Amino acid sequence: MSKSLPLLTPTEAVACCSPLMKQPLSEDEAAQIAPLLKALADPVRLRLLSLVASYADQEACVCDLNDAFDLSQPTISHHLKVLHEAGLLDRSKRGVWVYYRVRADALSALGALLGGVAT
Amino acid sequence: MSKSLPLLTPTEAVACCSPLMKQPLSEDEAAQIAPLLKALADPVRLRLLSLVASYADQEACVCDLNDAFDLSQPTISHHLKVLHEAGLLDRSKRGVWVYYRVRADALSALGALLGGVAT
DNA sequence: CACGGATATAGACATCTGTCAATATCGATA
DNA sequence: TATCGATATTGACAGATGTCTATATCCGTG
Repeated sequence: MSKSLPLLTPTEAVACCSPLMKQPLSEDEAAQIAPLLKALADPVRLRLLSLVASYADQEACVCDLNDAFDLSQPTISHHLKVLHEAGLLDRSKRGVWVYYRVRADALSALGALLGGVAT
Repeated sequence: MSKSLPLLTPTEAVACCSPLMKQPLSEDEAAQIAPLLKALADPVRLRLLSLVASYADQEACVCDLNDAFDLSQPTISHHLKVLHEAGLLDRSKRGVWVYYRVRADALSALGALLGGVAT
């Protein structure tokens, strides 16, 4: 951890930047956005995210996700944590089970930033 | 390097996937897309890309890019190479100078994939 | 309250990544 | 062709990352 930036949700972090094609990002803007992309930039996490998104209400139980991969349970837990901490997945515990839900707003804000499409 | 996947441009790699929110990515699809995001997931490369995009014709000379960062010339060269090899920047040499141009199609395809917006 | 199952954390390890200094390459021109 | 300036490559190194095993935590149920 170096100098910390103001705490923003991914949506806020992205929304305050103009689309990539319009105007150079400042150092701070880039520092806000890179971690979001870093969280996405792993094949397992990409599949996790899209798998969660495919469930009803874009919400899935960890118990279902573990079985979909040929990886240990702690590894899946780790990847879910990365996505959660990046603000791309919401977490809610119901009884013994934990559910993760896609932050569609964050994803679409990111998508708009890359694509240059207006939000 | 592990098992190699068929060679696709970023635009092709992304276009053959449905938007993230619609349907889980296959292992191969995720393996195609993750490297694109990995190339983007660095603050310096994000700034480089957006800086190039801000030039006329979305094309910039390396000589201009070097001065915009407090990093060594080889480091900038390295980041440009990463973006180029990911298919996000085109490279062309004119005399002594090298120009990089943004692959807007690749970026907008990626953006559409994340945002779930139809291309 | 003790147990069992669901999930998370800790620690270890190999690999990948970003950076730099040093050096190579390439092309224009004197 | 000798040189110089622009860009790339190489090699080194510290720190980040993905994975595992082992273990901890949390909660419902008997």
